Amino acid sequence: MAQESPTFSPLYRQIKTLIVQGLENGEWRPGEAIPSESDLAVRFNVSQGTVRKAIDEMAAENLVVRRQGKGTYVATHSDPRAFFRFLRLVPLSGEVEPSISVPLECWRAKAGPEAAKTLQINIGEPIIIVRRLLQFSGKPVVVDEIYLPGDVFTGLTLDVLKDYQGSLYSLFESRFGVRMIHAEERIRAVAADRVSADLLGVAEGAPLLSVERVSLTYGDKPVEWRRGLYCTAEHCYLNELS
Amino acid sequence: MAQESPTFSPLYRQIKTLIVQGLENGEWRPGEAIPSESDLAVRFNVSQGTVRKAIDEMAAENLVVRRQGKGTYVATHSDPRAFFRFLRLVPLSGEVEPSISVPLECWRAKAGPEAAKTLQINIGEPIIIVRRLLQFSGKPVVVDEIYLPGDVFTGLTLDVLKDYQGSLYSLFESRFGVRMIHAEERIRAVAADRVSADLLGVAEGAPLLSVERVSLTYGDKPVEWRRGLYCTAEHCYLNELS
DNA sequence: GAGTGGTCTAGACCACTGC
DNA sequence: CAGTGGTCTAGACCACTCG
Repeated sequence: MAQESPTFSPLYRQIKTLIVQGLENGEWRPGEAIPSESDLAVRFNVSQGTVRKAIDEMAAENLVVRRQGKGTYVATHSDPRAFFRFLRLVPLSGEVEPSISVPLECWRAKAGPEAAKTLQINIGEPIIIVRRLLQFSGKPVVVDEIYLPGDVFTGLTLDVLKDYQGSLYSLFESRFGVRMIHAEERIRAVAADRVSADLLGVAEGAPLLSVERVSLTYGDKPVEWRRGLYCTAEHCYLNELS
Repeated sequence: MAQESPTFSPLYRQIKTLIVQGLENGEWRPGEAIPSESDLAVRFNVSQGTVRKAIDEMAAENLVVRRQGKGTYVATHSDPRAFFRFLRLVPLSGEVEPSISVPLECWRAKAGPEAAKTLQINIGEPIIIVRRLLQFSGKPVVVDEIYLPGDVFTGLTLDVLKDYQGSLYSLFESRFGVRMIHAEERIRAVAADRVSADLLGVAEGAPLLSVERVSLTYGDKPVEWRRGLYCTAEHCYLNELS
């Protein structure tokens, strides 16, 4: 017999979708607590265990953070613990150190075929391009070129970038309401071009890590495309396989 | 008041430990099914829900694979689905293609300070070093140098490697009972040395990805240290961030 | 239809936090 | 102490696989 319920979705997943919608709609903002499991159970008219399973999945996806005895909180990029979730660069030896972002340029352009395809917008639609440097203990280690859809990031200027203290994603979250929740990186080794070599203080042609990232927000909608060149003379990209 | 139970471990985690021990001891072998949840519940004298939660964690850690309606199976590197779990190399364009391992050398040596530290053995203990090439559609893309603790892999020779069809980890699992369940990779960009350049068919000094991996088995015991040089002219290292 | 994993419930109790 | 997440149980029922 044919499959009876091709679109079967368990109750806890429907509940999860509802709670995620609450996050999307801003019903609960980053850093805030969502209602308790029993409150949500009453609200959605299901058992507490079902709400729990929904939140379990959300916690596994880093959408939300549980704190025993306190509550469940909406994940935020302002949380220092989230800093190294997307930047997997660690020193070859020594302690993990915080990075400083140095914005270089910020200009507007129209999306070319590649940017349009990656950001899932139409060719010719406005985009914003940011170039910035990442420094560890004063030394430049990464140069990033970041492509953003212009309609979402209206008002983003070099001055805004320079004024902000904290990570880029933290700015995107608090200023533009855009939360990166997932990303895919493609890593290659390339030879440093003249400009990047100068910025990173290495010889032209030196090997660099090219890290191309597409960041997604709710519903797997792409909202950032960036290409970083990482100098791995004193740092390395750390990845856990499991 | 001071914390009352610093070593508190929930029941389901104790059950999990017991089941994992069954895997370690070979009570259930890779590819086989473990007993049903209700059987295990009876055996350990807990409720089925508690067994379920234990297995949930094991499934999340890829120790075990659930198949609805059939049972729960011990994960195996022979399963094609596990092939790309540790090799995150995909073509820049086109379909994912299977890789072929070409063993080049296999010799015995004594562990130096670095190998000893990484493999957590004593300096001077026997190790085995393997060099091999990885080819995609006939072209060499990766050259690996692999360090293994000699006492675990006794009997490993170049002929054994050449005779075996399938992945290295599949061989380690079936021939030596060693299961890699976790790994950590450190990625850098380096310039190709003369030998590697020749093997990979690139110019000396061409940028290559250096991927250093430590693989761990049960109890986070390191059992493999390898360094791979990846040519990323037509492939890239793909990584999901979440 | 029997057996397995997957879902859902209701209720009890434990561990942690903060007032 | 009240409120929150975390654990554990027992039982019912659903979805899937296979003989």
